[in-house]
Amino acid sequence: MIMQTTVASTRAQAARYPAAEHEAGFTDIDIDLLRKYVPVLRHKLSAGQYLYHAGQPFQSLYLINSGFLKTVELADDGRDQVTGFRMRGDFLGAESIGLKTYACGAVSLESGEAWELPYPAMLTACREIPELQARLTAALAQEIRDDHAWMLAIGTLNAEQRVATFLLDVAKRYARLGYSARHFMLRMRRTDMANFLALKHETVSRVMSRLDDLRLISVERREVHVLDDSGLRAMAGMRV
Amino acid sequence: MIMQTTVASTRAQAARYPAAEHEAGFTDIDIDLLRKYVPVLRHKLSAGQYLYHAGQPFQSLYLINSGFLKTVELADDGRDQVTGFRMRGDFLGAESIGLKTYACGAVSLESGEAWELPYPAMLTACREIPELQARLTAALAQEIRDDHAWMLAIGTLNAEQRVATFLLDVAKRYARLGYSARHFMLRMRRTDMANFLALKHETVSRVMSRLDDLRLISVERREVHVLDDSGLRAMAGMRV
DNA sequence: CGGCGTATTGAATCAAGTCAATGCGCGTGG
DNA sequence: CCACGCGCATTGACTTGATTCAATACGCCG
Repeated sequence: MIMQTTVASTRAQAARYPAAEHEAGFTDIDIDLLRKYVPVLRHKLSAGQYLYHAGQPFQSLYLINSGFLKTVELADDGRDQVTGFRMRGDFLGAESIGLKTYACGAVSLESGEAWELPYPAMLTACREIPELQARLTAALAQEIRDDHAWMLAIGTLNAEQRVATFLLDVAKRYARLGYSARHFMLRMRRTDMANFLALKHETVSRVMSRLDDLRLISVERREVHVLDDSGLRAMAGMRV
Repeated sequence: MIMQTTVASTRAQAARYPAAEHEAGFTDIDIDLLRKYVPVLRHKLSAGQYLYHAGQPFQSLYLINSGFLKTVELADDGRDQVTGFRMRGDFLGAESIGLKTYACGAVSLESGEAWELPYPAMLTACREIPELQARLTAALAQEIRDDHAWMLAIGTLNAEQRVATFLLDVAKRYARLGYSARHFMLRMRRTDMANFLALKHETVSRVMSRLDDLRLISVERREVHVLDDSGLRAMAGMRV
């Protein structure tokens, strides 16, 4: 099955996929070195489970070892916004650094495993491992850039272009982890995609069907085949 | 005149407005201490001038001493997105940490002054001033949270609510600098507001007129009086 | 096998966009 | 000093892409 990972193969996989130079994550940090300073706590996650809730005391960052999560911003009147999706090698919780409580929630969309990195210990480790501090800062900056890229997409693209852009982004991220960029399983519901893209789920559904009609992709519920990559890029408004 | 500052009064003003605890900026860092490690270069800015362009080599962070700027994300096909507005005490360029070139552009919307902080020197300073590293990290995290808050607004609010939310945010930020939250001058064109809020300038204009009709504010081009703060909050969809 | 959560599709509606005209202010130069 | 011109803002009329409401279908899990 696509994207499936096992706990046993975990270390090997993490080593196999160094992050790209310009988008350095945590995966290219020596985990064994990190362990000397930070007690790494493993957490099994199941679908629908919260890794942390908005409002809960901020204590740790989390490194996703396997699985797939969404981060959700919550307004006091109940409005909510999916602010991103995270997969293996991504880390979570950094947006809440400097606060007493988490600013958003992180929900697992399938079973997986997250490694908890207590923040006070991380601070100590950052002093001992200069590279770690740089990685953490760079990862925060990258998150800002990702957010800005989506603000650009949502502010300037129509529904079809947003969905096309989203699919290409998902494909790219899967490819980075060594999976196929041409055939993958979406891990989230239409509602989650729609919320993230500032659309309604019916619109996403319709657009997906239309991309299918145009033979740019083939869709069967959550299973996606990219049939015409450059066509999809053209629709997304990208320069080839 | 509202918001006007002079170079001479600069230091005193910066000292007068410590950032709120949960949104620590750079203003509460001892600038004189920082100067021991970082050569702070002053830059005068005039309206329309770029502090830095997207694509230009990344070398420095900037601390806004006076004036008002917008940050603009630029797509390769010409689409652009205003990702935020910055004023005194805010800093700029941090989103490009880890890159060879700036990821976005920063444009001054009025005359002002920015202090350039060369990044390599900042890294050194961070090692010598533990507090500085924490501030920088916290400020990056804060920027992520701000972006998420706007993603929430744009994803869940209609045009009227977005504009109301924007005006309240501007008012709050002016108030934090010691200016009136009830009477202020918008520094940006309708087009910039609209772009930031993922609307068209005609829509923003219409909404402003409507808020005026409803006696929530009075608008005269860029001059805004908040007449009914709680009414405006209600319109923004906030809990009182 | 049944039922619930999720996805698809259609038809009607509407909020915001588009196109276009007019108005206002400010800065420049006669 | 005033007239002119240009950039910005406002407003109206019309269009449209996305939403809303509603019905139906699919598929997984218990």
